[in-house]
Parts: sequence; C-alpha cells; structure tokens
Amino acid sequence: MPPIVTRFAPSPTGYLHIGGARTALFNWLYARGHGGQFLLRIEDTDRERSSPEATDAILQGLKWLGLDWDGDVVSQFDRRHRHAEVAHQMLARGNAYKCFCTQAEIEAFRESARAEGRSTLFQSPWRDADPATHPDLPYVIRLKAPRLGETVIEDAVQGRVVFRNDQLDDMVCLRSDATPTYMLAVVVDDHDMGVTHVIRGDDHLNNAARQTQIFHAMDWPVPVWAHIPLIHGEDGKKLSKRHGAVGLHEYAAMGYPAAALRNYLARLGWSHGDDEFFNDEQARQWFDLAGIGRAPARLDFKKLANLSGLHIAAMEDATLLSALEVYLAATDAPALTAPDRDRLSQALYCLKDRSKTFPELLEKARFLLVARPVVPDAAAEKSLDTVSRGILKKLTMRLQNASWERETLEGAVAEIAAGTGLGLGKIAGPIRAALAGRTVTPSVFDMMLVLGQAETLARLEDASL
RNA sequence: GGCCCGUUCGUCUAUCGGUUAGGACACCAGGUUUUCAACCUGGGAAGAGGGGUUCGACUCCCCUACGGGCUGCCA
Repeated sequence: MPPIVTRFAPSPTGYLHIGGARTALFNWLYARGHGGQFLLRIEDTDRERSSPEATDAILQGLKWLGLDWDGDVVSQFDRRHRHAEVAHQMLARGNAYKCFCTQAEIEAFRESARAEGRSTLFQSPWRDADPATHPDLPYVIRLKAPRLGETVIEDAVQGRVVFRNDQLDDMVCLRSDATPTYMLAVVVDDHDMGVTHVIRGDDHLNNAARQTQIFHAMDWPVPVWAHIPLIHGEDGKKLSKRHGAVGLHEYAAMGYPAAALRNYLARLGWSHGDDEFFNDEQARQWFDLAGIGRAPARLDFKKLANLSGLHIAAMEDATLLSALEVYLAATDAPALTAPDRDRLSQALYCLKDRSKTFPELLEKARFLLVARPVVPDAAAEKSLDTVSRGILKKLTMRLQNASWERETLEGAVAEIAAGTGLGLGKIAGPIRAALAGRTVTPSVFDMMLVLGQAETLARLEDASL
C-alpha cells in the first residue's frame, strides 16, 4: 500500500468557511491517521477573485484549528506553465484539440438550445477538423472526451456513480489566453503532487467525472475519490451568511476551543459508533472514509457548546491558559497582566468545570480579575440588603483570625448560617455579591481560597458597609 | 430542461435483511446542590410517500415528493 497523500485546496476568495474547515479536517485526519501526508494548495488561477489577504486568512484559520500541513503551500497560479504543457501533451496524444469557436458563438448556441428545450451540451465543429484547415485565430484546447460508453466514479463515500459519456461535453482545458481552467489544473496538480485521496465537498461529484476523463487522457492513475456532503445551516438550507457564523474565525471569536471544534466538526457527517466526545489521538485512530455519511448535516450550536464545555473541562491548565490568551488576542481584548495570569492559573481548577466557552469562563473568573472596590451588578445588588450586610459583617469578624483552609471556612460559614437561622444557600448569595459582584461564580469557598484572606476580608467588609 | 447526489427522534447519528430501531445533544419531570456548570433517575421523540423483491425490510430495486449539486474560456 503506497503512502497516503491528501490535500486541501481552497480558492482564496475570502475567509476559511466552516465547511471548508471540515473538509480540511477530514483530509488531515485521514492523512495523519494513516501515516500519510496532508498537503495544501491554493487554487488561485482566477486572478480576479483571488487575493493574498484571503490566502493569509485561510492559512490563519487552519493554524488556529490546529491543522498542520506538510511541505510548502502550493500556488496553483504558479504552476500555470506546467498546466499548459500538459494541455499540449494531450494535444500531441490526440486526446485534445484546438477549438476556434468564440465565446459569443457558444453563448448563442446555448441560449437557443435552452429556449428550444434541446441539450445545451456544446459539440465543437473543430473536434475532428484537419489541422491544415486551422485559421490563424485565438483558440482554446478542449479535451476530446469519449462520446460513447460511460465514465465511472468509484467513490469511497457515494459508492459507484455512473455518468453516460454523451452527457459530458468536451471541456475547455486551456483558455484562449493560454491559462488553464480549474478542471485541468486540479488534475495536473493532484497528479504532480502525488495525491492519492481526494476528499472534498460533494458539489464536486460531477466534476470528478470530467476530471477522470483527463486522468484517462494522460494515462495517469485516478485517485480515490471521497465526496463528502456539505454542511447546512440550522434551518437545513445551504449555509450562507444569513445563518450567522460561517467563517471559522467567528467560532474562534465566540470562544470555542479549537479542540472542541475539531471534535464537533469530525462528528458532523462522520461517526465511529456511538463515540461523541473524543480527542485528536482517538480521532486519528478512528477516522476512516467508510464512516462518512451521505446526507448533509446541519450545524447545531447546542451540541457544539456541550462538547466545548467537556473539552474545556478536560484541558490541562497550561493548555487552557494559552488558549484563553489566544482567544483574548483574537477578540482584541487586553492581554492578561502577569499577576492576572498567575491568579487565573491558580483558579482554573474551579472554573473549567463550569464553563462552556472562554467568555463564560472569563466571566466566572471576574472575581479575581477586578480590583476593589467590587461593583455589584443589578442581580448581585439585590442580595445585598440590610440583613445580609449584617451577616457579612459577622462573617468578616468571624474570619478575622480563621486559618485559611477549606474546612475552616466551610465551618465558619455554616456556623454563621446556623446562627442566623438561614441555610447556606441564602448566605452564599451575599458572599458572591461581595466577592465577585456577580450571582454566577465558582463556589464561595473556592473564591475565598483563591483571593486569600486579606483580599477576602476587605471585600466582605466593603460590602457590609 | 438534462445529468448526479441525498431523505432514521427537533438536531448529530447507530443499524451494513431478522433489534422492544440504540446512543448523544436539546427538551420535560424528579433528585443532588451555595448560584452557574456538572452529576444521577425517569419521560416524550424517528425510518418522506407509494409500489415491488423476500419467509422477513430502515436496510435491496423502481416510481413520486421534497432538499441539494452540476450543467462556464468560475473554482
């Protein structure tokens, strides 16, 4: 079995799409799980719509998602001479021909064909013309596609797909300005790059037939095809801007860990039995083409959030901390100061189990990121009435000389609670308000321990006045 | 219009001719609990429709409906 080579080949017309990200992930998982290579090629032959900014955005997106590629990024445009060379080879082999029809002529033909309900497949009169009759005019090079028989795609996901050759016309391979078309460029590049498995969106399924004809024309081995269904929005329609987040960077900005997105995206359209929550190691081990479904999947943010929470909880503190810093940078938020970073890292143990996203974690970490005086929000303010202020005052005194350990603190608070005839639940509210200025926080004891005795007492006293 | 692909709980999916059609997320009820999160118990929830093939179809075939893709000298 030859080594596996996959590739991701986006066209640089914008940011990295969530669907593209999944395609890249599948290619990456397949290559990495089989000891193969994962290559990256930018399909920038359309100069009008390509931009270096878009290429950069795509690269950044892949890096954020944690998908590393092998070798240099290939620019399809840079290979245009090679593409033209192959077009001429096909010409020499008699598998292609020069066509002198103008675009206007073809356009007119298609229009009338459509109007009359006839097939719009264009059959060039130059297909079998004697080169001696060739005019001195611009021409394109068309593939001399077989007219009889059928072209068969053996797709690892879709199964056997058969196209009748009389349904496929002689596609243009080299334009009249000598630049290659996408159809030719893909085949030449995939061949030259040694790509063994083409895993891409099923919007390319029909193209696979045309590309197969080019592979045949050059006598090149046809790669294994795997056309995966597209991702749809929550309403089941094709994903578009109106669905909200379609750019990968938007997911980064919403504060989902890349590991969670990898897990979620992998499960969208692919499955390994009942496994839902897994890490990269497992994904690489389990991923295979046979596990890919044929129906389009919808984005489900609830499930993403659930997985996100599980991944945050499972992260090592150091990993989590640096992911948080990446998140902060991505959202243009101020970076953590060294002391904040320290405190945060000490508190992660009581934060990561209760947060589904980074902003949620940061909100719960607020108690240690703000300085006195702690200003309570409206909800927290409500729990600071006269009675509770009195309780806080008592608690402050009670904790004055307490040893700063969990058991002591729990005991002291329980004692105060008992003394007032209230449950712990009732006095936890005011303590939260005093220490964090919020109603949603980690355990009050965890906050006290993280904050330390002096700061805790100061905050309790502030709130009791 | 032509060609191609798809269709199991609300959502992601398991099932590869024989299951009370399983799991997860979400939802509802209850429990635990210092809030949130997490956790525990229970619950409702699915094979698009119609024909075949077969002793037996979610599973194989055909038709219809619905969704999607392609039909460019775009990628």
